[in-house]
Amino acid sequence: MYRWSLLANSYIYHNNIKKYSVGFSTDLLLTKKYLNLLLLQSFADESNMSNRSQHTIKDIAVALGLSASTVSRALNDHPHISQETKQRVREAVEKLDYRRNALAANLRTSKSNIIGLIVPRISMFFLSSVITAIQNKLHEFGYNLMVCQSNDSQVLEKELVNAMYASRVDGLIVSATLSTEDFSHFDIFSRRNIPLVFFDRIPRNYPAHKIQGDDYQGGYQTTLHLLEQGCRRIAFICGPLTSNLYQDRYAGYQNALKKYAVAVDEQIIFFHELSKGNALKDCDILFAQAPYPDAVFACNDTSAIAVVEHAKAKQIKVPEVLKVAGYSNDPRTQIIDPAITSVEQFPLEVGTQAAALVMDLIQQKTMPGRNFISLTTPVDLVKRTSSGA
Amino acid sequence: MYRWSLLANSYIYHNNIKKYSVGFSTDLLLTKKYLNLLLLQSFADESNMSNRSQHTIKDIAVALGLSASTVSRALNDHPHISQETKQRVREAVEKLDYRRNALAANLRTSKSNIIGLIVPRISMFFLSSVITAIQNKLHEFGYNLMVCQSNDSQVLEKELVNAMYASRVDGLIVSATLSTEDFSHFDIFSRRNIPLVFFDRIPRNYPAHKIQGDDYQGGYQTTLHLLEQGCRRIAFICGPLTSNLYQDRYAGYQNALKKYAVAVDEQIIFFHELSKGNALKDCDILFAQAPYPDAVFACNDTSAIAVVEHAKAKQIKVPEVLKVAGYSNDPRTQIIDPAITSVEQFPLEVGTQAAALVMDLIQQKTMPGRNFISLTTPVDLVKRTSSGA
DNA sequence: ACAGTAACTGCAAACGTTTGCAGAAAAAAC
DNA sequence: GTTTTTTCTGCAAACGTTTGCAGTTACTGT
Repeated sequence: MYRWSLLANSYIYHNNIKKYSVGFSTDLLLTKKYLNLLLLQSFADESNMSNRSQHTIKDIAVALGLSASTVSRALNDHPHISQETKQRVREAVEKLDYRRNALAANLRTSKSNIIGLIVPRISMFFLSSVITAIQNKLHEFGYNLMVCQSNDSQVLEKELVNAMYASRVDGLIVSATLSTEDFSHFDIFSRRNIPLVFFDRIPRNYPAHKIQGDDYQGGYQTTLHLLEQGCRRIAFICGPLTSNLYQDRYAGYQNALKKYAVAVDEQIIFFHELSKGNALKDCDILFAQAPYPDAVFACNDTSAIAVVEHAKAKQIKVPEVLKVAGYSNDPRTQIIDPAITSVEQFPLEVGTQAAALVMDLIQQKTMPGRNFISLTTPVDLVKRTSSGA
Repeated sequence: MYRWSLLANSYIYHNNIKKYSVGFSTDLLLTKKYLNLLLLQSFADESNMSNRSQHTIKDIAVALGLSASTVSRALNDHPHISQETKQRVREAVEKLDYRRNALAANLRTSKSNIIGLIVPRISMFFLSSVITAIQNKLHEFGYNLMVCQSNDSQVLEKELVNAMYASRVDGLIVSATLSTEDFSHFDIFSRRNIPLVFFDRIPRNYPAHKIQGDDYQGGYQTTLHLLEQGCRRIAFICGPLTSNLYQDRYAGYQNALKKYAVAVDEQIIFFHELSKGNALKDCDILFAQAPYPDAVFACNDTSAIAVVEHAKAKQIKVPEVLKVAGYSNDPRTQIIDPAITSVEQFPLEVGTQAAALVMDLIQQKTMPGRNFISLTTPVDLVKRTSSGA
């Protein structure tokens, strides 16, 4: 094998000399073709048997008597390369099982064809649906997605942002930690003008592109619905007000009450991380003594489900005595009995929009100066049995 | 700024000459320090104001009067570098806001610190839990995860494998498409000796490391449980037998029946993609005419849920008249009424194991010749109301 | 004063692509 | 037959790291 390589090199060198000074005679060409065939064969043999060396563009060039640049261009379908050459390169690639080294290409072009995505948890229904949509959309553009979860930890989030930058992702999509208030670790992306898009949990005062559900409407419509159903004492289980999500939903809740001239009663409003355990504690408080609430509006479905289960355990009839509403339209809300009224957020649309926006930004379609896009996606209240619908 | 750069270069050049021939005088050192300070300042200014150029290791070297190699070593905490130098480098990095270019480093070292993961769907509960576990484990080792979903399409899967290889991931974890029977697109990883681990949906006859739940036991125990509950006509809703999952569960089902000397009745066994729609169709067939089944064992929870809903709609009492069991212990099974008996697969353990295995393989801890590891993780039947427990 | 060792640091060559520029051959225009 | 244009290909320099090797100082012991 090694002999063949050597021969190849010297032959090709000879070739070039000839080429530049005298030109090919027909039988020289024939000889060349024959030799290349042999070469290809032996190269391929090697590639099948050993796993040591991966072939590079240069190997193809040598085997074909071309230069690396020509092979590169052929692979990228550059117009200046003849069809015949392209065909020969394709065949050699096939035979040698050549695989492009994206690392090298990315270094040279300083773009990675990868979009980064950071979410608090991958296993929440809303988020995993968004991810699906993002990935499918990106795939249309030939981009790959690198997903990381911050586990709702600020320090991990920061770490991940840096890792993403180190990998020179071409764009970053983020749903922030609930507690993130300092967004300066994203500065590197803004400064370098790398597309940065927040969705769902977005920063209030940080300049960036943002896509958010219409949480105000979600909170408003749901509360209004409960009011229309006759409820006047609507408990509210809310996430921490550090997050835009809960600020907006809370504002919606308040304004709906105001419309019906119902006073906001802080006694039946809870702010904390939204978990099953916390929701059950809230229920204990709410149903410890009269006056009992006639409805509970929880800001996620896990909490709403907990409320329904508490009610079942305590023989409180839903929806007759207590009406319940959740948020996000998790599949579980349709399965539980009674089915729970919830707010659909259209995760697939959100994901598609986020991905499309990043692609736009990369292709500079969208770039009106330093303006940042702020998109609000609609939500839809899905009325079910739990609210008496 | 440019002036300063030039000055820096020439000064440092001068420096070196001096250094190698005569050595430093004290005030030369002082001058040097002063200059470097100025340099650092101006470099930093530039980095704050403009976003054009990202600083490289070389910039730090120049600013500090060092060579790129020293800076590189300092950053990697190489033992030959003095503490003082490391400290100076750290400060300069801070000041210039230098960010490592992983692309370049990866090219040089030909490892990416990225593990690839290909799954059919990210939004299935089992899979998203596995992903979470994998990512957390990998993070302990300083590795990142690149997640892609094949949407259960073979061609997409193949495409993704190639993309992963192009990015030179250091390892690949895969849950294959339901229909994948030809696994040759994974050859590239085997040949190049890059850790390749299958989990959940694994290839039967393809040599690779495999982690699978104990699907035989899952099928066997569940069927046995239903038999013990008195059922003798147990319908079986199964996925396509191209997949190891369903082969094994089916075998378990059959053997349990055999133990109770119950004949396998093909009339009440269904093989097809497991979706809500298909399960409902099966129900229509099953309950079209007597003899009716006294139990349905569905190979995933979506189908089991569909069965329960069908029964509710048709006023068939579960579990009194019809017992139901599912597979995967999806959160929905605990919420629906009646709660559905299902098989817990311990996704977090599976994910952790998969990640740990890949890390082991990378660090060559595990490599007894050409032996492949085949791990079977235990499952656990969770008995709930739907089966009369 | 000198050899020997230890502690640092620098040189330069990689890693595998892409790409501006220039050059050769072939075709076209004069 | 010469010039111009077109079509194709090669040269060589990047991209930003890492690393074997060699070289320089400083320190140690004699």
